[in-house]
Amino acid sequence: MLRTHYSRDITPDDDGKKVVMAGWVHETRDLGGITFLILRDREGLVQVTLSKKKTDEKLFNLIRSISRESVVLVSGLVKREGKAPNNYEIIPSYVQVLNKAASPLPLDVTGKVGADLDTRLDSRFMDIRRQSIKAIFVIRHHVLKTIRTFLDGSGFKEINTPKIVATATEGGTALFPITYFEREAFLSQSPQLYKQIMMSAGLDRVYEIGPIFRAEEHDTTKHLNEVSSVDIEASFVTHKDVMSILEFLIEKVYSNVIKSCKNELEILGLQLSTPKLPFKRLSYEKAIDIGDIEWGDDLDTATEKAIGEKMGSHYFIVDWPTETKPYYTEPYADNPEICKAFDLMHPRMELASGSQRIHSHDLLRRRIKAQGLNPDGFEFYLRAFKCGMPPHAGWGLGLERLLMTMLNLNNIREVILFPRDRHRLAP
RNA sequence: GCCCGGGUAGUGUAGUGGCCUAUCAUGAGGCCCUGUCGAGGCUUCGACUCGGGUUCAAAUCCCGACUCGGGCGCCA
Repeated sequence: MLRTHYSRDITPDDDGKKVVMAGWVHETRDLGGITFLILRDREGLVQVTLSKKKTDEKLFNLIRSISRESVVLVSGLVKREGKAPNNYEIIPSYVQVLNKAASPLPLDVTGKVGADLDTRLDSRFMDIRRQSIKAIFVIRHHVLKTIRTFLDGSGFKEINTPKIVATATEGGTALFPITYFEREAFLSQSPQLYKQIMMSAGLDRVYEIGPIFRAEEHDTTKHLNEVSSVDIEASFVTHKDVMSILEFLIEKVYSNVIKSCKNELEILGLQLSTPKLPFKRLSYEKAIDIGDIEWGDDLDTATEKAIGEKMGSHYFIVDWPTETKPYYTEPYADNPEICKAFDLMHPRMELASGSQRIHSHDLLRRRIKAQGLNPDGFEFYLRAFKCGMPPHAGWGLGLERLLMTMLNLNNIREVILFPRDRHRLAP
């Protein structure tokens, strides 16, 4: 291990302590007789101070000449100093350049000059060196950690299902075809079928956090062709039960981010508050009244926006027309025109959708046919329904959308390291 | 895919026919400076996306390509 301390580990009370720090040269300020090197590591900045009189000439000249963003190791003593940022600085005895950075740099890391998103994404490694961008991904980590902890605590087992599949799972969206040896295959659009099969397998409660792929040529700030989906499926429960799991999860994610990411939220200039439970339930029928659309149509952007403004915070849209939802969604027995499906909405956009699933093999087969799909392609799935499939329900939540709405970012590309969209396949 | 708006040094910008051998900031090079914290001062370097056209004259106007952004659609 090269370093002994991160910048955050040191306080003025460490005065006199010998430390080894490692990171990037954020800036150097050469005042002639005194030179400051601002060293940046993952946790923040630390000032390394050299006085011309008191420093070995070789070391002094080395530090003055070192290029920005070079990677260095600094060994020295902590000194309590009121004039320094955070009231301490490092007086170096030894500095090693581990790797020199070329110049000019593709981006400014210090925040003095802006850059377009496109430019930033081309040099994402450099973009993420900026503290506000890094903060987003630290928060993303805490969100994922909270989701896992919460679902574990609610009796869920984490699973992994194939991303290379033979057939579409639910129709609707376009799939990316790939070559699988001598056969055609596709990238998975959803773990839906597999997580349902796990209900028949008796795993009772499962979740998966993984990539899903959509081959749609959309070109918007809230769509990507590869996104992370948080999917759950649970047996012996109703759609109402999984809705309440979902809203508790959202609440937990917000409250944990508020608790664990104070510094990151401050960097982003955000004052988060935890959404109030329970979220409002709005029927599809009432929802279309707010907009201007026909029964049976999906909500367009304008309607989504209008309803969002009226609701003001997270809400569910429930009881959708059966024809608008996938074949595995269970219709109400007393009114099969509508089904036990729900969407979780943030005022800005949809975050999740889920439902009570059909668990009767015969009904499921009929629904597949009714939606114009061929049940032969679903045999591996339908078999699980023949030999003891319990009633079950579940949902899928878009991780990036959760993040972008929580952090009030206007482009979904901001919350994913390397976005895949219609035009971008690298880096 | 449709509609609208862009593309000027490494980065972010100003400039909408001649005043452009193109503005400013940041950066990079050189010099000065012992408490900077967006350090400061002096100085140098570095750019009009590409192809065609109009015109005495094009960064500027027109056409096409490529590309970026916004809105919508597709999609969840």
